[in-house]
Amino acid sequence: MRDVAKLAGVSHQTVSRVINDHPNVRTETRERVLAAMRSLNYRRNLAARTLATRESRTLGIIGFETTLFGPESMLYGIESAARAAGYLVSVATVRELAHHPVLEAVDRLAQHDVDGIIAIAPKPAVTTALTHAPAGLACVAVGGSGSGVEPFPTVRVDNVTGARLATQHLLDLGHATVHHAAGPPDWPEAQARVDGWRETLYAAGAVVPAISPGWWDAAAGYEQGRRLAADPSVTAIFAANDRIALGVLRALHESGRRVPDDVSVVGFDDMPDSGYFMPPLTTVHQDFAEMGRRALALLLHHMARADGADPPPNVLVAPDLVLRASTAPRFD
Amino acid sequence: MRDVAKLAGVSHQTVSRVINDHPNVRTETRERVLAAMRSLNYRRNLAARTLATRESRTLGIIGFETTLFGPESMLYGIESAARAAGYLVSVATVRELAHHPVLEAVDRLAQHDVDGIIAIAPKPAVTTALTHAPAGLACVAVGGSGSGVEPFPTVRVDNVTGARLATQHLLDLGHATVHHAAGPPDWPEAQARVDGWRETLYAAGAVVPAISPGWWDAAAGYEQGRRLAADPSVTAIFAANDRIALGVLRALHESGRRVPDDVSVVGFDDMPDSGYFMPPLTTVHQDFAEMGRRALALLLHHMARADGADPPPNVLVAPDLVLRASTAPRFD
DNA sequence: TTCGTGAGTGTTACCGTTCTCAACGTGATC
DNA sequence: GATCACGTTGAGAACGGTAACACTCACGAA
Repeated sequence: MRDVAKLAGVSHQTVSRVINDHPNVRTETRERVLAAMRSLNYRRNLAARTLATRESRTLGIIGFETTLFGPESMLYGIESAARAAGYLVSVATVRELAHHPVLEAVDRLAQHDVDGIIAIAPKPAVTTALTHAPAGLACVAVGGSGSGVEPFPTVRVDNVTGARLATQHLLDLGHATVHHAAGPPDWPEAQARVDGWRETLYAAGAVVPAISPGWWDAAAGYEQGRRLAADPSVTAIFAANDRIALGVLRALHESGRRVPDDVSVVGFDDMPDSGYFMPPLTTVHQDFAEMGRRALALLLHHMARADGADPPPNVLVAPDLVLRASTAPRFD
Repeated sequence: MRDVAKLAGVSHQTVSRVINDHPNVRTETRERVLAAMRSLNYRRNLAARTLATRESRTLGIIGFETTLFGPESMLYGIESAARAAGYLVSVATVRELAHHPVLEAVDRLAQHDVDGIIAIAPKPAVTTALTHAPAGLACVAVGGSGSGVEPFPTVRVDNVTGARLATQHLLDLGHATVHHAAGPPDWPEAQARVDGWRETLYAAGAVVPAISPGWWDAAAGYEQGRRLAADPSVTAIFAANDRIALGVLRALHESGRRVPDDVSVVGFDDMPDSGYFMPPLTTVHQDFAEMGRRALALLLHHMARADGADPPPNVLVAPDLVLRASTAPRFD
């Protein structure tokens, strides 16, 4: 910077003003400085800037160290939006969604002076850990099923509505009731899907079948599917996500139950290839990239008014049903 | 830091020595400093450290802004290894695998003083762009099918061997020849799989069927599958990846060709749920997380000996065949 | 004429580290 | 007993920016 100043015949401060688009610089001077910067191929040193301003133009993301579809796709939504806003994105992953590992991740990001944090927070442990983040560090939680009283903004998909959509769709097709291949019971999102499903059945006066705990992958779905396939009265299944649905589909196939002729199946997520399952899966679509963008917008807004006393907004993203070929009417 | 020094009754320099594990500090002094640090809850300011040392303890990753399975999983391998080595990971994604966007990403990372870059480089444009990175910035490319003369280390899976494994497996089962549902022709990895496939057929004296250009997803696989299903002589198909295989599977099913009874199918990647396709997919497994770790190790090594005149290592990871239920013997 | 005002610019201090080098024991060596 | 090496410590100057403030000048109002 000193060299640029010398070459342009101005003080380093004027150079600083130019790079920061300060208004009070004569056009002619600005041009001279810009020319000097170009000819010296000058790039501002962000570390020095960070040191002086305590602002790094870097955002932190806390993710879960497992290849779950949702979180992955959100990363890209966040990153591209962050780039547009002039921020770089750093990621810290946690091996386990527990208090301590998350705190550690926050600490690591804080040491690197991130200006704000977006946490993929599917379990409450993450959210509570986040409340212990250093004061003044803006946080946004995305995912999970918040209590509504978080001290920071959240973005979530409306899982209850999504589950309701799926269940009602099956009911409308004439199924007496709908069985559920659930996710892990200690994940609020899985629980919210159970709730939406149960409520809908209850409202329709349908029997509410028992559920058993699962996980998010096809292996778990397969187990659930075997259990359900063993029961000849099962004609409709709502799976907690598409991967589970894949396992269910296979279990049904193995026991000779045709989909959708004998049993209808609905998933959740609308993963890229679920339209090519056998049969193509009817599912509840959620736009993860969009959620990432929303989270980022919220974070930037939160950072801008750090002392904002207004209650933190809780964005609820509406999912919608994608009709494909895994569901069919039932006439009994 | 000044406060810590004052509390411990030493100079700031001694505090610095303590945090950097400098040997020449009396044990008693060190203890006193550590105690002071603890009681003041001191954290070193990394921005200041970066400014002084030109070392940020941050690594950059250049990724492709699309949810392809491979790159995703690598990120986690890289991140957790980086964390263990005391580095934070920043990501810069590119919307398009072309020269200019990649250079822009490099620039963005360089501005933030990353100590090194790992680029997910499935296409040569990324690699060549990388050669224009600022001198002294260590780079590692992972993926693609390098020319072998890159000025920096690379990590790649041995696609040719993988394809050979798949093709030979089908040949060994008694199939007269093997058809290929190819990926995008301008991706070296897809091309290498074509090469391995073709070589194997050639070596076995089998007919080499024509291929048509595709993409990496199930939709493209479905198209390929329809084309292949129309030809009654097709009894074995090697798909360039698992998602393509999924589409192929469905196309075959739709045209009444049973898998594996009528047609055998092999995939590539071993995605998490491919064991639950219908039927469970025999595929070529590659360990993306491990590749990420290897890439990181290479990068750290490369950074340590920045002036290393020794030729950059090109790590080739061996894939292996996972046998499941989508292939069967053929007796003609 | 005098003064205030605001645009344009420069001066100096400061952000929190590490680096360089000098200084101060202390014990071993001659 | 002087010298020397070495372990231990401290003082001051970087590192490359930004913030705060002072200064100059031109212009319009009193």
